[in-house]
Amino acid sequence: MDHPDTNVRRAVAQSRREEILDAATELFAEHGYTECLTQVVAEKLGIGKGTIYRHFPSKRDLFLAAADRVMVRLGTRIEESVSKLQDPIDQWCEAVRCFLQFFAEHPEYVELLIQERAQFKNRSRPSYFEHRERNIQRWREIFKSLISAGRIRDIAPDRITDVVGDLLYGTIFLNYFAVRESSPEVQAANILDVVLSGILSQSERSAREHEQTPGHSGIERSLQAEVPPAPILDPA
Amino acid sequence: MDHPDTNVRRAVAQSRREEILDAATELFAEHGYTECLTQVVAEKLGIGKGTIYRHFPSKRDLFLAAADRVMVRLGTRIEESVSKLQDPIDQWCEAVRCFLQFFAEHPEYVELLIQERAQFKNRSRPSYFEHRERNIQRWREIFKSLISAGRIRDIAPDRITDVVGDLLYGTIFLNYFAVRESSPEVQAANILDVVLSGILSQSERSAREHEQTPGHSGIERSLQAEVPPAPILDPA
Amino acid sequence: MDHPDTNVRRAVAQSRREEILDAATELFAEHGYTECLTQVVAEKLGIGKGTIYRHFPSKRDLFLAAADRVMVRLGTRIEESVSKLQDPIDQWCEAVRCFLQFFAEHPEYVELLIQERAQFKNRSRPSYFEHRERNIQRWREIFKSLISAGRIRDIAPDRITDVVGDLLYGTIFLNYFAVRESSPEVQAANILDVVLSGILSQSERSAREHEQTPGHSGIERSLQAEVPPAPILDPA
Amino acid sequence: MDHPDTNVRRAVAQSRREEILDAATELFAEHGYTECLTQVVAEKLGIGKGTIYRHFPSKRDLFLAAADRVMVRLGTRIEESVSKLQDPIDQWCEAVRCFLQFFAEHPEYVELLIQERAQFKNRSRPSYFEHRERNIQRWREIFKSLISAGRIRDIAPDRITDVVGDLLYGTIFLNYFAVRESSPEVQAANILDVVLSGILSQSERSAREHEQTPGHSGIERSLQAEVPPAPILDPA
DNA sequence: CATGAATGAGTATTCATTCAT
DNA sequence: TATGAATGAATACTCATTCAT
Repeated sequence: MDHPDTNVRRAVAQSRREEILDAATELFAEHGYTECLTQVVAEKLGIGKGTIYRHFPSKRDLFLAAADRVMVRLGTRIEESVSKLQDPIDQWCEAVRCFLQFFAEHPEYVELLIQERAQFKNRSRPSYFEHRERNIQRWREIFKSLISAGRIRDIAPDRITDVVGDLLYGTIFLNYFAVRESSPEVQAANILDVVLSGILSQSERSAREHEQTPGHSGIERSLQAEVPPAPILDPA
Repeated sequence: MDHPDTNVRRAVAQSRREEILDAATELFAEHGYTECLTQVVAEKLGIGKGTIYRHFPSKRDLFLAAADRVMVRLGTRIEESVSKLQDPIDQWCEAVRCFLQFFAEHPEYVELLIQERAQFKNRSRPSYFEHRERNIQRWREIFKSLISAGRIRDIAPDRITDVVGDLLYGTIFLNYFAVRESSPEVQAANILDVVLSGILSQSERSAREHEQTPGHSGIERSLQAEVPPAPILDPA
Repeated sequence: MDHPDTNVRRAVAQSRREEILDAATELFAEHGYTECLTQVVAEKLGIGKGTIYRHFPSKRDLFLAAADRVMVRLGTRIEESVSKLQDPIDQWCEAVRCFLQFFAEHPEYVELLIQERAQFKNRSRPSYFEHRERNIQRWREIFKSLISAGRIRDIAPDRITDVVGDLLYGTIFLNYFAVRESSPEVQAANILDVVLSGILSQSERSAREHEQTPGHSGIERSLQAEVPPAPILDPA
Repeated sequence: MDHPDTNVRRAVAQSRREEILDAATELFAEHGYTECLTQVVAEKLGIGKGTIYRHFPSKRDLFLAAADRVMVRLGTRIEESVSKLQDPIDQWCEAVRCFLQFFAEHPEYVELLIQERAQFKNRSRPSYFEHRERNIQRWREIFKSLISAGRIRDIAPDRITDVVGDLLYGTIFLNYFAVRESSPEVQAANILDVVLSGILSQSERSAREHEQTPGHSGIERSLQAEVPPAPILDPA
């Protein structure tokens, strides 16, 4: 076993490391990777630049450690909340809520993920995807079972996880950019409502069940005339 | 009218400007904003650095012009396709397809949007949001009419546009990062299927119609035991 | 003899050359050599940059031609005024007045001389000194004769020309830098008064005629106590 | 008081700062402001470019600090010499000698003052004038007292200081440009002789005492014929 | 262990000059 | 002859990283 002093030293180092990551996370998010100077990180902590380099071999490593920590924390957070529930659909809904809640509480984490992508384009495994890979398979299994159980429509499970993953990813980014007023709870409810039930009315859905390609309704659609002309540009 | 020479000169300048933007778009996407040197852009075009500066006052302006051009092109593209259809739901489905198609054909445009956000965090109106603002209101009106017409469920129209916008935004980014195998057509079909019809089975949907909060099914859910335990981390 | 057309062309070229020098003189003086862009000179004249280069092989040559023209004009000006007078002392006094008048009317010429010295340190013959060399010898002869004639004290003539030359040079520069209120006529009168008659009173002058080194009065100087303590720094 | 280390560090920094100014002074004078590269200054000192920027925020500041230092040193030098003398005329003569001596020993300082004027035309207070302002008033008081005491002719004191200031300024510049053979002591003697006693002979001075404008003698001046015709250009 | 002075590779931008039209 | 689009050499300044103390 290690000498007790060694353990103490290790704990102190770990704690210092976390402090550095805290400051770095905030400043990288505030100024962006390039504009965030190591000098400023050191000043915020009241330590010397050299000390940072005793804990992280380079600015790049410091940044990536901060970004990775975000995803680890997200994982822990979701795990804690989800494990309290039994029903898989409930669990999944809770995971969606947690995910949105987490980034709503820490908008700077979103900035960190953007910076990671932009500055380290060629990093083999961006932390977001690293994290995603680790978890997606398990959710696919869940959806597969739910389909077998007849609780979810017969859609390829990976299609579901893709759509939902994309939706959540897009949501936190757009939340961050165009600060939106709705709370994460309301957002989660909206998303779950749409994804669970779809947006079509019962009648429209029935009408469509005899067509092949969604979105190509016949010209005979009765209500068409009452609808205003479509805008010409963005679908969203 | 201007002297003919002036018109010729203007046309030549405009064409040169477009050539520069073409090269810049490609190289900014390939190397990222910071790593893309003006020297390299000039070399790719076989012109001098100074010539670039005759057309754009700074590297920053060159980049932002390239990013803005992406969104203008997207707008034109969607406009052209959508205007051929009559039914509003068809139009909207077509817009979704176009959007995905556009970025699938030009993955480098996605990189440009990321770089814009990361490098120019504080730009008042990132081009993506500039574009979104211009179009979202019209889609909201459409959804409102469709709801009145009973073709879409009674959901607040801005909730629909938010969810769909987030979903599309997330999709193009995740497509870009984690190169996915499915074609934009298939992706569009998946997305439209989920958003139009939801993922719940008919029976689950009926069962839920008596509950308030989606995702909080009762413990008495019969099929629960057949479903495997939920993974602990990511909901997607 | 040349073809008439050639003469016309030559005259036009000469006139264009002068226009360019006019604009260049003003702009070099206003912005300094380095900050004065050839583009701006061309714009002021409403011509293309290339045209300037048809008349002057380089920016350097353009500048030096402008600087040289200043001294040629000064020479002409003094010559005209001086030749109207007969008495050599009158002529010299007139030359002093002319010199000051000239630079008072054209403060930008002073700037040109400064710029010439600063930017072309190693030019073999700065135009001011070129000009000075051409004329100093003649003034020395004059002073020599005036001394022989008993009208000027027996001081080495080149000492006189040095002192007066330095004084005039210093005057126009300090006039330019620290814009002073007195007119060139008054300044000339002051300078001539001091240089012709000295500043000592008759009594002090007599007292000093028995001493060797000017400025080392004996401790026995009677009025000394009434004079305030000397400032510690600048003699001027 | 500060921690000892802080004091030591401060002293080291001050000494390094002076070394940089020494090298910069020499090189700015040798090559001129524009041609003097920061890289070369660093090489001369055997240090990195970055170190220069740790002590001076920009090349401009480095230069201006060097120029200011010149005038501070001049002030100190004159103060030391002048304070040893009692008689005000002696003090003033000593100041003149010191001034000339100072710039004779450091011709590069003259170049620095020229560069300052040429490159930073619009600097609110060029160091030479800053220095002049600080001292001129005290010399004016001295001359005023000397006039009251009857030791100096009744000339407005500021006219004296202007003439002398201009003369000295012109002298150091012309010394620098047209390297002259006479020592600063001899130059000072010449200047003081002229300024204290004037150049006119006793007889000419008497003859002029009945005229108004110096330099406009009548045509009846007897010796005129013996004097050669005046040169046409420069009065100096 | 902690520090911060020293380093120097790296790059956007300018502008005198050229030359095809 | 006149033009002005194109050129590319030239250079101050930054900041991540090192290492002597």
